[in-house]
Amino acid sequence: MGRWEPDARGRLARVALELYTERGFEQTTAEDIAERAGVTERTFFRHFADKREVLFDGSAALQTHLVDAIASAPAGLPPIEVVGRAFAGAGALLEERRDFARRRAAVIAATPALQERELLKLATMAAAAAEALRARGVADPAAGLAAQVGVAAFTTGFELWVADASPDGLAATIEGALADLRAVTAP
Amino acid sequence: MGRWEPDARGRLARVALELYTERGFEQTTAEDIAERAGVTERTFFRHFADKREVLFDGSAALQTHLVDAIASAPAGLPPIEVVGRAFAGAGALLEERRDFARRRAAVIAATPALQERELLKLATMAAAAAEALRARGVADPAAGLAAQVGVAAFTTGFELWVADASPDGLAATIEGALADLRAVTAP
DNA sequence: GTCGTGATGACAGTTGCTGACATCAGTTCG
DNA sequence: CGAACTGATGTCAGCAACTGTCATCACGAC
Repeated sequence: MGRWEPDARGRLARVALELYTERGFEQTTAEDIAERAGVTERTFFRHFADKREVLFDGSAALQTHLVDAIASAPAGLPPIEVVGRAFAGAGALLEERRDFARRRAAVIAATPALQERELLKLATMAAAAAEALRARGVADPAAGLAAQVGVAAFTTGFELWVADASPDGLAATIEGALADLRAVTAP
Repeated sequence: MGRWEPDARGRLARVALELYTERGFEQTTAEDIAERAGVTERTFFRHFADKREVLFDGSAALQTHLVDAIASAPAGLPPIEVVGRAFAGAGALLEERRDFARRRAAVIAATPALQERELLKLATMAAAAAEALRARGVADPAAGLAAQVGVAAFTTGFELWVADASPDGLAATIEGALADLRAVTAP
C-alpha cells in the first residue's frame, strides 16, 4: 500500500458533490471537503483550480468526444445535421449516469456561481465545436451559429431528461429539441 | 454641496473599467477602485455585489427593454420574428455607446471570470425572454429555444459590430445574424 | 543503495467579501 | 425652532478562498 490512499482527486470530487448536496455550495468550505476526503485543503486546490471546478471534471472528455464526432462526420452532411449528431452523441455519454447527472444538476440549479461555471463550459464547448466545423469548411458566421444552436438543443434536451420528461433517452431527446428548434426558426 | 461627492456608484463603475483596462481585472483590487473613486472599499461593496458586477450595471435595463419589446410586439407575429425585433431593439440601445461597449468587451474578452458573469446575464435575459414569449402563448419548449436563438443572434451580431465588421449598425447586424442562423437551420 | 520524482503536508500571506456599529448632512414633523 | 429620522458613508473585525514556498517521504530508475 502506498503512502496515501489512492485517487485523492476522485475522492475529492465525490465528497464535494455529497457536501454541496447536503449543505449547499456556499455553506461548504474547501476545508470541509478536504477533511472528509482525508487530505488537506492545499491538496484540494492542487487538484482543482477552485471550489467550482470540482464539479466539472468530466467536461473536457465531453468536449473531446464532441469535437471528434464533428471531425469524423460523413463528408457532405449539412452542418446542422453534423451538429445534431455530435451533441446527441455527447449526450449518449451521460446516458448511463443519470442519477449522478441529476444530483449534480440539482446543485448547479441551486447555485448561481455554479451556473456561471456551467455556462462557461458550454460556451467553451460551443467554441470548440465551431472550430471543428470550420475545419470541415463551414464558413463564418454559420459555424459559430450552428454550434450555439447545438448547445441550445443539448441543454434543452438535458433539462427534459433530468426532469424525467423524456421517455426515449437523452440522445433522442436532444435530437428532438433540435427538431423543435428548426421548426421554430423555419421560414 | 452635500456631504460627499454625488454619484459614487457611477464613479465606481467608470473607475473600475479604467483600472481593469489599465492593469487587468485580477491585478486590480477593490480597494484600488474605491480609492481612485474617493470612497472606501466597503462602499464599493455596498453598491456592487462583487468585483465583476460593476461592469454589468446596465444589463437590467437592457432586459427590461427586451421583455417590453416582446410583450408589445404585434399579435400574431411568429415567435422568431418577435425575438428578432426584440433583440435588435435591445441592440439599438447600445448603438450610441460603441466606444464604451468596445472597451468593456475587451476587458471581458481578456478575463474568464468576467466571461462567466456575462454568460450568466445573457442566460438570465434568455430566461426572461422565454417567459415573455410564454405570456404571449408560445408553448414550451419553443419559447425557450426561440429565446436562446435570439441570444445567439445578439451575441454574434454584437461581436461583429464591436470588431468593426458591420457597416449597417448593431440592430441590422443582429437581424442579419438571425437570418444567417435561420438559413443554417433551414430544412 | 543512492538519487530523483511526484504527491502531499505545513504555514504564512493577500484579497474578496460580510456583519456590526458609529457618524453626520439633509429632511420631516411636532 | 429643535428633535427625531433617514440614507449614504466610514471604521473595524473577521471568515474563507485561494497562492507561494519549503519540507517530507514512499516509490521507482539506475
